[in-house]
Amino acid sequence: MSPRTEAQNREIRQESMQKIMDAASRLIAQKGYEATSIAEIAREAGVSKGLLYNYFSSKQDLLEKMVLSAMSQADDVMERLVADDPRQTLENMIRELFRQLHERSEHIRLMMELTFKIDRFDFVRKMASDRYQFYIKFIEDLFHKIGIPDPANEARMLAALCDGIGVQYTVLKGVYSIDQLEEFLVNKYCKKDQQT
Amino acid sequence: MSPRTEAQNREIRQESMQKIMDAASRLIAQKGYEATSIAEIAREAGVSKGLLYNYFSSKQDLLEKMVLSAMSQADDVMERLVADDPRQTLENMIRELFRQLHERSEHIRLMMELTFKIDRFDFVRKMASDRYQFYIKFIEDLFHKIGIPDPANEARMLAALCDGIGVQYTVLKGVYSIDQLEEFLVNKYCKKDQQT
Amino acid sequence: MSPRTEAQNREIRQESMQKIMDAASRLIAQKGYEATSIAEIAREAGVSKGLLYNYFSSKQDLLEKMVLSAMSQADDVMERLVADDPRQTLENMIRELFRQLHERSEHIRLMMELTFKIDRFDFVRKMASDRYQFYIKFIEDLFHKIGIPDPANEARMLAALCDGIGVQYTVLKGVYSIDQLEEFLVNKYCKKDQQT
Amino acid sequence: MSPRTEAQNREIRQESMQKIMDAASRLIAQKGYEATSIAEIAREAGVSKGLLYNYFSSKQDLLEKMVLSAMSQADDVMERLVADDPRQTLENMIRELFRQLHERSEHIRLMMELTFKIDRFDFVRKMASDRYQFYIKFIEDLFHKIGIPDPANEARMLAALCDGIGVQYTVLKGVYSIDQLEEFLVNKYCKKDQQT
DNA sequence: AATGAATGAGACTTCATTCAT
DNA sequence: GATGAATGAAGTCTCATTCAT
Repeated sequence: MSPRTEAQNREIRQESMQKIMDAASRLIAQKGYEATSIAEIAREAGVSKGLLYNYFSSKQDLLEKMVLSAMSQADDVMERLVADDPRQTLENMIRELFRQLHERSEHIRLMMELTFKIDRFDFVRKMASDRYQFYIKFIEDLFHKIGIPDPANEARMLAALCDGIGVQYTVLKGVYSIDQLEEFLVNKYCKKDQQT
Repeated sequence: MSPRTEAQNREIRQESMQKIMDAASRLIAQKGYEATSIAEIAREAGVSKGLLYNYFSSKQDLLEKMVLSAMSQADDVMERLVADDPRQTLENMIRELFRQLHERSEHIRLMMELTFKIDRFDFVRKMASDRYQFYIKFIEDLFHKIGIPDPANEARMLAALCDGIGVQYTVLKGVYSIDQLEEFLVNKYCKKDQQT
Repeated sequence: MSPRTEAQNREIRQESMQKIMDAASRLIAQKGYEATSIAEIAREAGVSKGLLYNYFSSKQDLLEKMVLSAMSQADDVMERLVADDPRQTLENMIRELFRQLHERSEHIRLMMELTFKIDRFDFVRKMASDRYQFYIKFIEDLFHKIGIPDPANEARMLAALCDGIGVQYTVLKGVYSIDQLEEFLVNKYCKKDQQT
Repeated sequence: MSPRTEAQNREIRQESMQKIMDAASRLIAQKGYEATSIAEIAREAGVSKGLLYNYFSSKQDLLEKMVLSAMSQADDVMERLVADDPRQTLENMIRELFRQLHERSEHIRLMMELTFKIDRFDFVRKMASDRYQFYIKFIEDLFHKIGIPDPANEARMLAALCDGIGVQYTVLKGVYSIDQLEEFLVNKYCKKDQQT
């Protein structure tokens, strides 16, 4: 066999890492971080435990890299939501939240799981804190542009509201009709003639 | 010497159980359920592991009894908040939420931790689901009496908002000024001349 | 209250000890020595753990006293079986074995359980060994009187046979018809015109 | 370096499992199932506790696999004992029993130990019951061919006898001369001019 | 005589991690 | 790059035993 080229190796690495992170996402979202074992993740990913440790130096390192990756993906999504009209941006954001609740509820579940590891893993603390502040600031700007009074508090409220909907959807799944809420929010926050 | 009376024993047991549950609350709120070991709880409570198992048949049973106890306490608090004027009731509830965030943030932390054990422990699922629905209905009634339009969705929003504030306070603790938010909410929801 | 007399105390002690030993017999026969806890025995006997330790210095001590008591009872039974005619004595012994299998199979079960503790408890080893030899010798004498050739080996065979029937009855309980075997043995060993 | 081949791994696993089962056999035969700890078995086998759990999912599973293996070995031995002449088959069986008592008394001890776990472990109940009935039937056939009257009861007697000799050998080890008994039994059951 | 709260050693089991191949 | 056998620390839980009352 001829040795693999550098590029081939890189690609193989990328693929394996992604497989592992996807498997970990699924399992951790379902069962929680502690209840998910490395052995299980490796099995679900279809690789050996040894290989997993080639890519991730520890279980925590895997978690860190997963969070980074998830954040980066979230940023990509965010960028696409920004429109010229701040009201439209807001609507896009709200509709995206509900889309994710519908289509990737497990992903939301994972983020919640992680949020509450905040006191155990410093990297989560820093990252989550930064992002929360960033998003709140971002919404505040939108509100400011729209001309809503007290945009700072309104922004914190909307951010909290989104989180809370995530929590309640997770808890009440099945009894919690999201669709009405989506229209309600869009009407409330994004229509010209409405005032919060 | 004669053995202890039944009443004496009951008191001793009560005390020990409470010591254990308090210790468990502190630790689980701080580090999470899985990361808190029985040995640690016993040490923090100042009792032996064996005694813990005299009162709680398993780690999960301890959690269950803690939840039951917390729920019962929460019910007691709730009852005291109800006033003749629905606006006043709402204000009491909101102020109580913030008081707890201030004074018993660890307790909030614990409830959050538990909420996300929902897929692991059936007893949490049932209990949490029932309570969520009860509180949402309760708020809906208040809104209805006050005459707010679309009280159903407004209630779900307020409930989510409260949860979300809990989450964000937990995450942003220290950077998150609660006091402004409290007045903001009271003004928004409980003053006669305000409309959501 | 007037203090109890010495005699009353002795009687109370006797009674309590017997209750405990009976409870222990039932449970150990059912579940085995290791699987039966002191707490269970005390509960079944209707006394406290503390009292149990007043009478028996340890779990092993309880077992020892139970064995002693069982042996003593067995001796009493044996005495009543001896008849003038050695053939009749043999028949009595065989019929007694089957009566016990029928009516006190749990007792047989307990003895089996104990027999196999022989390598862990020295007192069992010594006692069991002595008794086995005594009974074998006793049967040998009977065979000798009856005039059966090679009574030594025949006695060892009959003794083994009785043990084996106990084992098989325990194992095959429900599929193992004892009654035919009883007549078969009586015919074989105790009738004048029969020869082993 | 390339990973081990599947065949290499299989062999490594086989070896480790065998080491563990052998160690467990020795210890359980000596001290009993409950009194033998997993830690001890691992130490005796020269492996870690963890490895033991790679191969056996629990202490009971280890016992089950040991029983299965022992049964399978016993079957192999049985097959070799069958001869054309039923008397010869009987003699082979009896001589094999005594050979095992001499050379593998620990193995007999283990089987006894297991037999009395019958009420604790369902798999033992089924397996033991089936085998007992099979062997009794097998002996009955031999007796029938030889022309012994009442072969059914005689078979049950011989089977019980074998068990009983096992028990007594275990109990009286050292004081129990087996050799005479062997010749005695062979003479009694397998010689043409003898009648039971 | 009698109770049962309390202890702590030790049992079984899980799992992140290492390393020879 | 890839495997999985092997380890051992740590976790949950049980239970014989002690002792203040």
